[in-house]
Amino acid sequence: MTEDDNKLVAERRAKLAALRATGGPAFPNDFRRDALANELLLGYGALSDAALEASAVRVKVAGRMMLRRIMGKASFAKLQDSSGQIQIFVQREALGEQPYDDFKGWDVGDILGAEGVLFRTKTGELSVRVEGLRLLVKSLQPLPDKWHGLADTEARYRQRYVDLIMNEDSRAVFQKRTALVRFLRDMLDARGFLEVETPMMQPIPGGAVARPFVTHHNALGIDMYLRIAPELYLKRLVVGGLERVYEINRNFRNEGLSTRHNPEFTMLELYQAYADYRDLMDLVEQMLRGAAEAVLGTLQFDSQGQHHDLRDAFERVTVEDLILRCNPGLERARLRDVPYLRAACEARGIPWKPGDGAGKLQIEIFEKTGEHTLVQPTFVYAYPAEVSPLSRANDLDPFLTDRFEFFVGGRELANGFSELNDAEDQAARFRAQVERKDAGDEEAMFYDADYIRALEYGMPPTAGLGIGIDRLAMLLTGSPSIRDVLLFPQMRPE
RNA sequence: GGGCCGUUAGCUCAGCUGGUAGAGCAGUUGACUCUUAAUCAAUUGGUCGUAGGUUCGAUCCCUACACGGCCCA
Repeated sequence: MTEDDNKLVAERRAKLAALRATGGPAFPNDFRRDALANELLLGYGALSDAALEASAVRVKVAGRMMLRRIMGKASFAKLQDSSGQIQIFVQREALGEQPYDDFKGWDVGDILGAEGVLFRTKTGELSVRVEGLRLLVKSLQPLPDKWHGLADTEARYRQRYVDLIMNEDSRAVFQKRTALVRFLRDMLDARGFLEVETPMMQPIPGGAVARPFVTHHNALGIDMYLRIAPELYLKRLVVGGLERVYEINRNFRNEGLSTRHNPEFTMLELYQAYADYRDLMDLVEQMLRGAAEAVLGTLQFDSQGQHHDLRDAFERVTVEDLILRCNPGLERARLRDVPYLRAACEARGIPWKPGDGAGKLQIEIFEKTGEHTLVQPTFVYAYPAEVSPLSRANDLDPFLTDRFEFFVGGRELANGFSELNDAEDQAARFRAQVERKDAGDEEAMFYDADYIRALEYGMPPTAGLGIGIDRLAMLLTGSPSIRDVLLFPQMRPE
């Protein structure tokens, strides 16, 4: 017994000690169930009492005891398994005096195996009339309040196992998340995409603008980086002739925590040869509709107090048009004029840095004044080249790239573009990033010589897309925080 | 990084102007063979986040820190 045991735990330890003293296995693993709670409710819940009586269905169920009501020589209890809960009816007459007394000493939270016949109680609830009952696992820790459950957010994140036991809503969120990922895989597989796995540990982190985590490889004697994106590896595969590839996996970014950011998060990245960013906008639109249909069974839903109807076509608007829409005082003709944009930033309390060009300043203004207004699904496209070092420049307007970001509920959900496959242009943009890095920008990119070499072999015209799976799961489950859709969100150590 | 709010029994929460802490559930004991947050009776359980300070006296006021939440950057 440890010193931090409270009285409740001590009592349960004493019960376990008594159980061990009887000589049998305290944690038996020879009980085999043959039914799940929800299967029984669905399969027999609608049968009439007479039909149920006549068929005398024998079942073995197992699960955690979530409720217990003892009324002298008979008791009711609720067993919870992965499918749901079913009531059992325990009678001393049917079980025998000693086993019934044993049962009365068990606790809510213990895991039981029960065998008996299905019947319906006087109040109409399908239940198991127990003929045999075993304690399979003695639980030592008391569960939270049976009615209020576990409400404390910190405890829900730190002890997710308790949250999952107590909160059906929480279980549903993670089931939906899994349904979402399964849908995305099915959809892409059906379109001829190949799912691949590329390095998580990279000697040169690339594919995004972010600070990486650094670790060290002892045998090689080099620092390595946890990837901030798989992008450059996936595009190497396109060079290699894998013309449609995707990866759904973790990225790591050494940044702060918030309701929208976790240091490790899940991204879907995909690349499709002989396609451009417009094709991918179409793909995202179909993907979001399909995901809502697969996860929620509808295209109309509420999330975070906002109603979404995905039947409507998603709006498409350029960065500059959106800036003008949200800042009526600005003039289109001067939107690429650095002094003008600096003044516009200052008038809005937006900080800027001396090295920022017109493209970067535009994006600062867009993020502060426009992003939060994008509640309904919206594609914002024509991003400045300055902030898009991996995107293909626009053929008509070299200030811009063929790139979009996708927003719902005021949050960025996806980022896609026609890929830059001109090796010499890419090398020049890497050099520009290195200059920023040398000037002290820790988020600027490294020069990846092997990636340039790969492009020199020739990458087919390609479009690529990244979707934040966590944020998409937040949207579809109505979760206000990324922590609600991560089983084990990052927390400061206790 | 900044601002605001929170931290009291295993859980959910009260606690007035500073006078050494309460409820419900859970637990324990007893009653009860159809309950639905079962009911009834009795009862155990607290370093009031941590460390200082003010005070005759601090859960309460002040300071710092820790952890969490929300908003901002």
